[in-house]
Amino acid sequence: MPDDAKTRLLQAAGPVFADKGFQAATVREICELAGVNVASINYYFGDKERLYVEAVKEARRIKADRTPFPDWPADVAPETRLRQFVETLLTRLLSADAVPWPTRLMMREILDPGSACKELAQEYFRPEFEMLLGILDEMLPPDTPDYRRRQLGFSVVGQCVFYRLAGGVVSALVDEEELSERYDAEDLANHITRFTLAALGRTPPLGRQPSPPAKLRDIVPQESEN
Amino acid sequence: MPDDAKTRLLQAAGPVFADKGFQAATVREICELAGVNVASINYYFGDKERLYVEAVKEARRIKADRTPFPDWPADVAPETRLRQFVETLLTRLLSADAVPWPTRLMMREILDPGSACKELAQEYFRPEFEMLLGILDEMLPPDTPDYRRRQLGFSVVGQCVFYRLAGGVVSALVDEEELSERYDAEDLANHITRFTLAALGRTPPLGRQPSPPAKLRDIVPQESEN
DNA sequence: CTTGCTTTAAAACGATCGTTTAATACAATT
DNA sequence: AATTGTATTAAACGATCGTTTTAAAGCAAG
Repeated sequence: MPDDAKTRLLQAAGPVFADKGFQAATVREICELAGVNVASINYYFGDKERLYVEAVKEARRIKADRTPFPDWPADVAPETRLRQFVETLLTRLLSADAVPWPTRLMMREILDPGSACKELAQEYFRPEFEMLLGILDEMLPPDTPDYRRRQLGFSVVGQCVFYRLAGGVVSALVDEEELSERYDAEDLANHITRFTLAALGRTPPLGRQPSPPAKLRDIVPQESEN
Repeated sequence: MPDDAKTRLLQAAGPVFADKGFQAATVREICELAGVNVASINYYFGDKERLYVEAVKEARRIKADRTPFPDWPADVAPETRLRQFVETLLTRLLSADAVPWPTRLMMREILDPGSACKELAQEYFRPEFEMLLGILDEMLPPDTPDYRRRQLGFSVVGQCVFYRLAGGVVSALVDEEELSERYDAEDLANHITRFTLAALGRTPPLGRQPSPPAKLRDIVPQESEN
């Protein structure tokens, strides 16, 4: 027999908590899904909340194992690394339909920080956020203040997590065929990377260059090449 | 002058639902806060869920009244309008500590679409999203496909809502003084607007200029790469 | 004052929650 | 074989949930 009752319980708890949240999830549903008695939760974990904490920790572990960030060789261009970082993050976030529950559970914990899981979420996100800042650093002027680097990192992350956190709104604002055609991880990674690189000046800007009726700007053509 | 029991109930329900969510909020707490009997909810609204729907609707109404988007005169530059749009959105989102509950309640509904409130949220957000797209349109090339305009709009909105949806993570990743100093609505609006305008080419790019252009990589074969 | 209707009040209902209890089955140790 | 400790079970416990019941209080109109 591969799994004992305790691990079966832990495996069953993750999806249920991810689906319904801590309050709405019931111990009876989890136990039934795990095929164990209702008393087992209290026997193995003490109470429902401790099981929840363990489930969040396991979600973190699973997500870190699956879709790990590549450790690039030192000579990879920052543009490429940014692109891969964004796509990895988006793949994690948008895989909710296929392999959902660890991501969903962690998202719940982010939005509604409960118990002692807030610091846990921090310790999980900080190293990856620092990795992103390291990538951006190579493209920023050396005198960029730290708070501005972080705000820039949040701009990148914010564009990504938006599609998960507010996915309901997105799918309500775009029709279904465009949604299935243009909003997978790869396309969104293309867009976000291009948007970010354009803001950093590593790529031609996305807007129209000439602003003919602009009277507030000088007409002197100081922009000349691209 | 003294509100009747029904409106007192509605006013009390909003903050409680916003704080605890639908499941965790109890009718007894709401009734005690409103100073009415527990049976009043069922008398006036039928059941708890119908009261919740009404609370969400009222939150939407309050939020639309407060902090409305300005209707600009026709000759205002799109840069200015974008800046004001972003700051208005951020002010709504980040006022959670001061005037919190309608925003918080709607955020809950976005993240965890319950009942028939999804379409309601859509009808609330669509016109304002279209307003944003109208602003961006003036700065985009005329041949920009529609799906790309929307993705760009989501990039702007995503940067903004991130600070509310993932505010717990943000406050865990930056120390307290930087948080209170650099993360108010005005500073964030500055950053996001600058970031977006730079991506569109309306503003000098944020990155370091002197560096081998990315295009060279495609032309000249670089040294060993995987 | 009575009538008819709306509103408020207290109490209890049935359901379900998380948790505990007490008894049993099993395996290893003495 | 007896004992010890762990694992598992069915059942019940107490608390709390949303909801319903029942009845009384308020109140305008006849």
